[in-house]
Amino acid sequence: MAGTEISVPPEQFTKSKEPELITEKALEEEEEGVCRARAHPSSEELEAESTHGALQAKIPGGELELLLAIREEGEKHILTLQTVHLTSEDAELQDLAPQRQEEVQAGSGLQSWVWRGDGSQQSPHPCVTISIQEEVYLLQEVEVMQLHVLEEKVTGASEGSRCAVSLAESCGSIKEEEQLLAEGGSSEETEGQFSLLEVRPGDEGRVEIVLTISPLNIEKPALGQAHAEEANATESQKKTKEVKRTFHCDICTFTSSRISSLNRHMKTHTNEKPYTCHLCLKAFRTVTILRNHINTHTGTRPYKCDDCDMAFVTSGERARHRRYKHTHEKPFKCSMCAYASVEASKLKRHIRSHTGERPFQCHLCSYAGKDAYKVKRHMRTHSGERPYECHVCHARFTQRGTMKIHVLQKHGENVRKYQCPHCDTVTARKSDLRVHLLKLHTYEAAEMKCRYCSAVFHERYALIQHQKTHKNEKRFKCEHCSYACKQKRHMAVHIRTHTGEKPFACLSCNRRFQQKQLLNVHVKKYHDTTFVPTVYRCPRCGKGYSRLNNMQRHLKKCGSRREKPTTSEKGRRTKMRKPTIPKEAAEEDEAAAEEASLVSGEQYPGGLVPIDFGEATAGGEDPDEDMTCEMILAMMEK
DNA sequence: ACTACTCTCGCCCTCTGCTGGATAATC
DNA sequence: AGATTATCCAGCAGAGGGCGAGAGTAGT
Repeated sequence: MAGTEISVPPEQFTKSKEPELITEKALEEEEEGVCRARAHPSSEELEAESTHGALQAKIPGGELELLLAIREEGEKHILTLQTVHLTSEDAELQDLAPQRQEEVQAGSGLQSWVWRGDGSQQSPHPCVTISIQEEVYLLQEVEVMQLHVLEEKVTGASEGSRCAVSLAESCGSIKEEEQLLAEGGSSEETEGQFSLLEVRPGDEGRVEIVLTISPLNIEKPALGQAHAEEANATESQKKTKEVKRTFHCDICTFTSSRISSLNRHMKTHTNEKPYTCHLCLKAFRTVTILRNHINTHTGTRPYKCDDCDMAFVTSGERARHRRYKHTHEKPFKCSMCAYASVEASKLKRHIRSHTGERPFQCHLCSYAGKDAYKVKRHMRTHSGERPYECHVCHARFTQRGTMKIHVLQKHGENVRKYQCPHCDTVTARKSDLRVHLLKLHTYEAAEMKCRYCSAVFHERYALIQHQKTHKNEKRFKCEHCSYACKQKRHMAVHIRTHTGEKPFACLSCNRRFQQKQLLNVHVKKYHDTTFVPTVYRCPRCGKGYSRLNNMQRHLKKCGSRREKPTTSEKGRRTKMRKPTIPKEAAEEDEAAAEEASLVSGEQYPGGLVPIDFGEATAGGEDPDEDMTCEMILAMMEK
């Protein structure tokens, strides 16, 4: 049969994920000197005790059950593992050999074990998993994360995964020890890793194994000294030793079946780096690393990609490159979304976007990033660093991407634009188009009224477009005549021609005018001593007139044919208007009307003078809508 | 001990989207 | 002239791709 694994769902190992809890509990009890026997509890009791430092796990849908409790006897911590119990309903067991099934059903499912941990706080991560692999049941200390992996492998456990292989290998020694257990013997690991005291039948056909966790006052070997497990005392233990040795690092959790591996590993704790690069004097632990390093100096990249020009120092780099660029094989798949990645680290990073975990904290503010680079990039906001410079205008930027967009949009050609699908608006950035759509093309539940009419809209863009249609129409119509204009103030002036109202009075002589412009002209002529009136002179005889039309009439009588105006004069004429005054104004005050033609004291070619709009032009209004011009033209039309 | 291999961490990159200040256009 | 609004633009962060290189593993 193919290897079958059943792993305990990690959520059922809550206690095992809190190793401090168990250990502290044990310590606490030790301090109290109270021995709480948990060696032979009933299932119910154990279940209840699981909240007090014992550990219990069940396989959903089946009867696989693991109970683990810790108690103290003197200086010893007793770890009790109480059997695994499986029923035939468990689908995962369908492939088991009949004999094994019987055994399982008989409740003797706990076939082997490995427990490691000294019971002190220096072993902070004891947790237990159980699997079925080639008819061997295994309890092994694993990391919480591994538990999760193991659980995932339940569904596809038939394939020999890496994890499964390692477990199976571990089972070799376990089987041997299992035999010892069956004989009722005991083995004891030195250095306080673990000890086996006894195996005895439990209730209801279960097997109970009692392990002793050694005293806390374990004497640690000196730093850097390899620590190999060795059985001692009993022959059975020696027998176990002959089967397989495990070499443990005393500084970390590293274990290996080979002393050479452990010795090599120990160098990682000593910073011993005997291999030095002759080019940069950098030191390395192994000659292989040094050789790869030297290749980076020499540019030696022996592993060339078959599909492109890339070459790499190691075959692993090439293989990874091919996954990224050519095969697109992504073995690491997210269980929560469709994301898959080439590398496990990428999946790990991706998972943080689901969990919200931010392990990388900025030491200057509350920001925390999901990876180290985010924090590094973020630090520029504190330092003010702007490493990226525009090669054209030398503007500096905090991120390369920002600089690239700047160069593209400020100095680039054929820059891509983003066209709004609903109007003519074009934006340089997609994000700005989004803002545009949000502000102008989003449906608003509240009605938006036109300021000029009763029309209502639910989209801001439609409202604006509609209001523009009001812009050029002469919305203000005179009640007394056909006059119409665009601006309300123009209409107010016009209305005076019907009412006869003259609101502008001369302070010097009390004469009154309908328009301020007329008052200004009056003041200049009669009350301003510095005022020099415009004189229209006949180009033939030089005779001067205060009014243009009078001079033109004279010109005809003068007998001379009038010269054609020059091109430059034509141009000027298009820009200048005759200083015509409204007919109504001329009628009300002939003198003022004549004076209006003499606004400026300067002489202009062709007898033209610029219009003095006075205050009428103030305010920056559109010249086409200027009050005086429009009024004058309208009045002349009349 | 050597070697090939995998795993893992870290770095840098691009692309993307959001935000808010500056500026221009409009009223 | 001032208020309002639309657009421009840089700053900033999220997410993910790709690679360099050291550490660890296992076969010979």
